Amino acid sequence: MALALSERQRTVLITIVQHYILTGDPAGSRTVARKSGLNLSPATIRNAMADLEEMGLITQPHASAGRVPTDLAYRYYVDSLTSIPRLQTNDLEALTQSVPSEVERIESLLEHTSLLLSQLSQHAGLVFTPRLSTIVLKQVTFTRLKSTQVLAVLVSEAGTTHTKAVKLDEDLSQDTLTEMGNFLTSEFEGLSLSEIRSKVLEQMAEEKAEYDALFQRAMALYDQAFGQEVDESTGEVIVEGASNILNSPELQRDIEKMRTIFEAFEDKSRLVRLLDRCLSSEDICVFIGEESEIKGLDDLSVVSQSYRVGDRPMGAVGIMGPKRMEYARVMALVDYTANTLSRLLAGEPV
Amino acid sequence: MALALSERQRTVLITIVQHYILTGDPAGSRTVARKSGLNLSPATIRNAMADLEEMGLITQPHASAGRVPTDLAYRYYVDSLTSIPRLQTNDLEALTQSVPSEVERIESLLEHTSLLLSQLSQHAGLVFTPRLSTIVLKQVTFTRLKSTQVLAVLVSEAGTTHTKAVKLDEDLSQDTLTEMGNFLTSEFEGLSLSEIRSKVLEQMAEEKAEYDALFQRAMALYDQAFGQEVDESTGEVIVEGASNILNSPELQRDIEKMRTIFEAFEDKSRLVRLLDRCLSSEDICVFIGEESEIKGLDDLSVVSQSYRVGDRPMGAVGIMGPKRMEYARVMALVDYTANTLSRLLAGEPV
DNA sequence: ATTAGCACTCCGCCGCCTAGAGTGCTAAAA
DNA sequence: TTTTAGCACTCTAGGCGGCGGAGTGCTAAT
Repeated sequence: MALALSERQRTVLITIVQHYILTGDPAGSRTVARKSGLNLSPATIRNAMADLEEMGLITQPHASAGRVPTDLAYRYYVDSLTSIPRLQTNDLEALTQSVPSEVERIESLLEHTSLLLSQLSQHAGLVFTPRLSTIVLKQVTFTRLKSTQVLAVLVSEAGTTHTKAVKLDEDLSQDTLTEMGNFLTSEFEGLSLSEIRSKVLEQMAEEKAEYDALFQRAMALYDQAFGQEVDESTGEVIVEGASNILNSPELQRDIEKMRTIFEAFEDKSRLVRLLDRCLSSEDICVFIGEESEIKGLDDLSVVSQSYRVGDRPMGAVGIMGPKRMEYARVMALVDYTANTLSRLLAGEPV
Repeated sequence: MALALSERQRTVLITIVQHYILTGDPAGSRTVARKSGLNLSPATIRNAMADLEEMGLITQPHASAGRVPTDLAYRYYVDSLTSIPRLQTNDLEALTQSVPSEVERIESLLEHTSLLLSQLSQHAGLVFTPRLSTIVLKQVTFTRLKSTQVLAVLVSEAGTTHTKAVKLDEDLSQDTLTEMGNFLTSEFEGLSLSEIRSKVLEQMAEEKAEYDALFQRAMALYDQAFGQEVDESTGEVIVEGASNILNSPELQRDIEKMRTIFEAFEDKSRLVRLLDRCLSSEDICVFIGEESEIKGLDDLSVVSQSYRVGDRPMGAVGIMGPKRMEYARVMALVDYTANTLSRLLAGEPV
C-alpha cells in the first residue's frame, strides 16, 4: 500500500524521523517548525502532525510529549531513500584500511567482518555463513583417528573446511580411506553438495555394477558423514559487538527488554531465517521492528545484504541496532561491506 | 596469609556469606543470630561483626544496612570448601542427559559444553580451546584452490582441524601437493606442533642433503602455513549465555558496569590469560573479583577447571557470574563437566 | 561474657508541589 | 480558506519534606 502524503506531511514526517534518529528526543511542533525548512508556525505544523498521527505514522510516548516515529514511519523513511547513499568518506577510509590484503582463513575473515561492521556502525555486527548445501566441493579426505573412528574432511572451492567424525563397523586402513577420498574427489569435484547429495542417493539406490565395491563403500561413508548434514545445516551466524546494544538510551530503561534482545542474539537458529529472506533478493534488506518476525527483536532493526561468489548468493552480512539508527549510513556500510566481501572471496583485488 | 578467626567469627562470616549469596540482601545482626545456629543474641553477633568489619571481611553498603561480604570474605568462604562438593542429584541428572553419546565434531562439542554450563549455572559459560602448540599432529594435506593458492589442512589426533590459505610463488600441481602432505604426515605424525616447529626450524637450517628437494619445499610450505601460527595462537574462547549476566539484580542498577562486563566477554584475548593460570594447576580455579586481573570482570567471579587428554591439559571450561554465586554448586558443575569432557575427548565411555 | 534497652542514622517511599514542554481548540488575521 | 496567535489544559520530571523500617553502636544491667 502506497501512502498518499501531501508534500507538507512528507516533509514534516521526514523531519520528525531525522530529528528522532539524531537526538533520541521526541520532536515537538516548535522543533519541527524550525528544522523542517517550511516557513510555517508551530500551530500549522500541529495540524499536519495530527494528520500523521491519525495515519499511524507517529505517536506520542505520553500526552504532553512530542511525536515519535512508528515502525510505519521508519518504513516510509527507508523506502524514501530511493538509492543506497554513498559511503561517508571517513567510513570509506576506515573500511579500506581494515580490509585484509590476503585471506588466510575464511572463518576468521567472516568474524573480522562482523566485528568491523559492529565497530563502524556502533551496533551489533552480523554475518551469516553459507549453508552446507550451497557449497561447492573441492576435495574430500578421510583421516583414521582410531580403529573404527574416521574424520571426514571436506574442502570447498572457496576454501572453507567441514568436518565430521564417523564411526565405522569395520576397521579400514588409512590407505583404503585415502583411496576412497580420491575416488570421491575425482568424481564430485566442482559440484555443489546438494547436487552431490542427489547423485549419491541416486547411485546408491541403483547400485550400479559399473562401480566397484570400494566406490560403493566410499559413497556410503560420504553419505554417513555429510548426507543428512547437507539438508539440515543452516549455516552459522556470527554476532559481534552485541554489547553495543547497551548504548541505546531508549533500551537501557527496560532491563527485561534488554534480556530478550540478548537472548534473541544467542538463538542463532531464529536469526538464520532472516538470511533466507535476504538471500532471495539482490537488494539490501531492511527489517524494521516486528518485520523481522523474531521475538525479542521487535525493538530493533536489521539491515543486511547478501554476499555472493560468482553469481550465487553464499551468505549475508548485516547489522542489528535500535530502530532509531542512521539508516542511510548503515545501509551504505552494509552494502559496501557485502560487496567487498564478495570480491575478497572471489579472490579479486579490492 | 592465613586469617586467624575465632570459631564464632568463622560461623558468623560463613552465615553472612551464605545469606547474601542466597538472597542478595545484606545480612543484619538479627538475621545472622537466627540463621547461624549459634544461640546468641543479635547484640553479641554485632560485636563479632564489628571485628569482621575491621578485618576487612565485610562492609555495609550504607550506614544502616546489614553487612555484605567483601572479596576477601568470598575468598575465605571458597577456601573453606576444602573439597569439591558432590554434584546435586538434579544437576547430575541434567548433565548426564545432555552428554552426547558420540562426538561428531569437536568444535560443536565445545560449544555445546559452554552452552550447557551456562544453562545449568544460570551464568555465562566458558570454554577455552587448546592452543595450537599443544596439538598433536595426525595428518597434513594441501589442497590446490587456485593457480598459486593452496589450502593447508592439519588434522590433530583429537580430531580437530586447522587450516590456512597460503600463497605460493610457483604453481604446484595437486599431485605434488599431495605428495608433500604425505611426506610431512609420515615424518611428523604423533608429534606436537611445537615439537614439529623446532624440528622444522632445525632441519631447514641444516638443509641436510639427506632430504630431497621436495621434502625441503614441503617443510617450507608447512612452515609458511603453521610456523608462526604455532607460537602466536592462543586458542579460542567460547562464551555462551552471556545474557544471563543481566539476571543479576546487583548489576542491573549500573548499566555502565554492565557494558564493561560485556565488553570484557567480547575481548577474547584477555580471557585467554586466565586459561594459562588455570592450566598450570591440577585443581579447580576460582578467581574472585579483581583476582582475574581483567578490567571489567572485577564484579564477577570465574570458576574454571582444565580438561585433559591423557595427561596433558588441553584447555579449560568454566563459568563467569556475579561474585554472589553458589560457589559450591558451580564448582561441582565445572569440575564434573571438565572431567566428562576429558573422557569424551579421550574416546572413553562416560 | 552476654544481653536488653535505647538513641541514633540512614535509606526508600509516599505524597506534594512546581516548572517546563507540548498539545488541541478557538478565534482572529491574511 | 488557510494560517496564526493565544490560551487553557495535561502530563512528566524533579525537588522537597516527612515518615516507617531496618540496623547499628553504646551503655548499663545480668
